Amino acid sequence: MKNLVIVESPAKAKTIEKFLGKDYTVRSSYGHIRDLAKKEMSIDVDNNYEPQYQISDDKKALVSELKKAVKEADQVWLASDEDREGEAIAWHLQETLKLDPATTQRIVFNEITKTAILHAIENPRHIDMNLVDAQQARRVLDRLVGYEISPILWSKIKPALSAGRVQSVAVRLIVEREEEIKRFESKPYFKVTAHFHPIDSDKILAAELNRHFDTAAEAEAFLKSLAEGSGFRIAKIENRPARRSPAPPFTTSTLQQEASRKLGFSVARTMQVAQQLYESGYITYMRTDSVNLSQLALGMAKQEIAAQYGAEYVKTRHYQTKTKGAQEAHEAIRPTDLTAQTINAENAQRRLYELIWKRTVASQMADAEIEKTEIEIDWEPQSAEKERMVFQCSGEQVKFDGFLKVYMESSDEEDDSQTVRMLPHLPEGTRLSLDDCEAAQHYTQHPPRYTEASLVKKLEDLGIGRPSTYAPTISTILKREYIIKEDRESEPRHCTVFTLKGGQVRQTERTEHGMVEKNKLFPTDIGCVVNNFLMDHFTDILDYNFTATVEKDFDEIAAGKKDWHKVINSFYVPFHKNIRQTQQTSQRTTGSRLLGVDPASGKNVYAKIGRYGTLVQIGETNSDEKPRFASMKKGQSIETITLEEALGLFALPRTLGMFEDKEVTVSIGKFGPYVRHNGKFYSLGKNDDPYEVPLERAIDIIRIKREAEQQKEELKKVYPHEIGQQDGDAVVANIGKFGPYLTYRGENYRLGKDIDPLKLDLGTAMSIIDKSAKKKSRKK
DNA sequence: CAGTGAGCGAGCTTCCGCTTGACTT
Repeated sequence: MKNLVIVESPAKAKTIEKFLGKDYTVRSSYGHIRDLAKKEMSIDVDNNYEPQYQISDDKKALVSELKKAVKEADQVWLASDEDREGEAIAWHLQETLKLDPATTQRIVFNEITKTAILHAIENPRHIDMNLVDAQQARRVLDRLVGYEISPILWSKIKPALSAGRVQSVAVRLIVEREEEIKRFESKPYFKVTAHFHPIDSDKILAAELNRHFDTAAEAEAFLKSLAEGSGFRIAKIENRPARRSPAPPFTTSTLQQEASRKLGFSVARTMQVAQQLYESGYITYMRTDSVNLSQLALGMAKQEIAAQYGAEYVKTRHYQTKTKGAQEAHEAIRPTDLTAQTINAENAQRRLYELIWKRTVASQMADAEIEKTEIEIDWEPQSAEKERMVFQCSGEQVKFDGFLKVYMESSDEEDDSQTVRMLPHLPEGTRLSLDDCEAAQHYTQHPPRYTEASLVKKLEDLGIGRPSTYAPTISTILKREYIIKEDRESEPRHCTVFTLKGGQVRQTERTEHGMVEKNKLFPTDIGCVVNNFLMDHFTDILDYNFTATVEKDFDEIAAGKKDWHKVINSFYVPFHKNIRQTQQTSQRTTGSRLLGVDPASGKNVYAKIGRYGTLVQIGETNSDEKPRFASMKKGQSIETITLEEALGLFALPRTLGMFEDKEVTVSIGKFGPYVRHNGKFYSLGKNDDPYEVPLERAIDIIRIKREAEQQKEELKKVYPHEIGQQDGDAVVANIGKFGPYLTYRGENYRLGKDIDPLKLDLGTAMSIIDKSAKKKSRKK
């Protein structure tokens, strides 16, 4: 062995090893190998912000392996990604593995092809310390912000909370959207639609009036005037050619958005499935901010499109990224082999793959050519309005489908009632008759709440976060309970509808179903209180432009124009002063709200945040008499809980009655709601409400648990069950947490659910053991 | 293993960005 190449990802290592041949060994660093110690700040603030790095726990074994590999190599090549983090990874490797900077080669390639890699080997360089320093500044800043603000939240609001440059802005977006929705005043309006047909044919034109009415009176008056209208005709036809272009190839963020819209995947699921596709070699790297395709991919796409759809469908396109702060260390996400339109894999993988295939191929296809048609219909007599009223219908005809043959990007807009349709060919001046007309009441809609994917898009637009952190950021703010993801349905609304048919105007009433919002992000009480606190005291860090501003500094450090210590110092001095001041002067914040007076005791009732979550309280905190407390239920919030609901929470523990001459009580404990009987505890089911559950159900729960325990006792009598001896060792069947299994020579083998281990003979048992033993060794 | 919330004070919690482990019975 002569050469050791170190890359970041093991899947990449495998591919590259094939290109480089026998003289090269390729190993992976699995990302960063060193970081600031987790436990403490690990930045020497008084000593020029010197970072104290240590090898991450899960990398210790790897580092010793790499050290061994270095010893055996004549030449080491550091081939981590070509961006800030990649450069830092290379530097940490150089430091940790004690490589000589003078002889160690740094190489980069942003596509994994033989030519690109050989080209990289021929053009090595040394580590760019400016770029490394930019990363150190980024790392140190994030640590300072996160580790100095979080403890303030622990003392002023609640333990174990967190704040950070990225997560706190994500929470702010969701809180502010909710406030916007709360402020939004939904207004009713009347939309007028009608059906016409030409006098001498049975073609139908569906049209909409070019204005809305604010009141029922106006709508009704309009329909009455229309009943007397005559001379309906096509006043104007406008045909306009239009083109539509395909969307660029997928980045992490756009893949997450489309998989959410088209496949209903959460952001985390998309990344998990994409990782599987990547490891199986089906797609290129899935954490990328680049829309660039390699020459190889462009060639493949051209060939594939020409072969499948014809040469007129080919259009080679080079896309430019518009994303703020993009580092473009990788290609866009694309299939490694574009001739494979689908793959033989499990459902989720296949569907995500097909989506990636379509998007990639479409991105290299011709524009769609469309003819748009607008028709205006007028009539006599028109009232003396300032604005001329007309009915409009619009249609589209695809002249050349181009990329639409393969793929169309979805949008987040939920209201696409304006479905585009083809219009019949009719000349201008065609006389029409009015079949019917409807003026229906609608309500203006509040702005939509964020989904995981639309939040990612917003963060990306602001230049906040990176492809590798979008999914983890969402799970962090969910875990902290700053936000929740759920479905909510808005209240159904009452709508008045006027219809005109056969010269008669009729009024009917309809109920418009509530809009269902699926998998939307809502702020919690904690999220709102923390956000308000941070907005009050750390305005600059919560600023939507904070990241963009510091990124400019990092760029200047990378360009060698600024010293990273100075950049951090000018941030830290005022920041830390603010930290000290906030710690000393700001009040403890509980988001407390007075709900009213408890009629039983005459004391005040409050809703607020406590050390363990939201609670309601009867009585004053600072009085001689200790107040009474009760936790809120899931779904209740400080803002919306009523006095009655709050008082209802004090109903626990409830005594339900007697069973076997002992009291049965219900309450909520550390591990959730439970029934207590004769000194024993029985957990309530998922659908049982401790405030409502009747005695009969509680007794059922007790009986079910007793039966289960008895069954367990029975099993204990039979198991472990020796099936027989094989070559002098026992084959034993047992039942564990995950079902029945066999033990033989210290190894466990899972059994199928439908197998009764008691009826298993030794021969069948051994064949099961042999089969899964083979699988195990293959895995190793 | 079946609360807590006040107050005392011990010790705990926390960031963002790179990457994939796992043993599963």
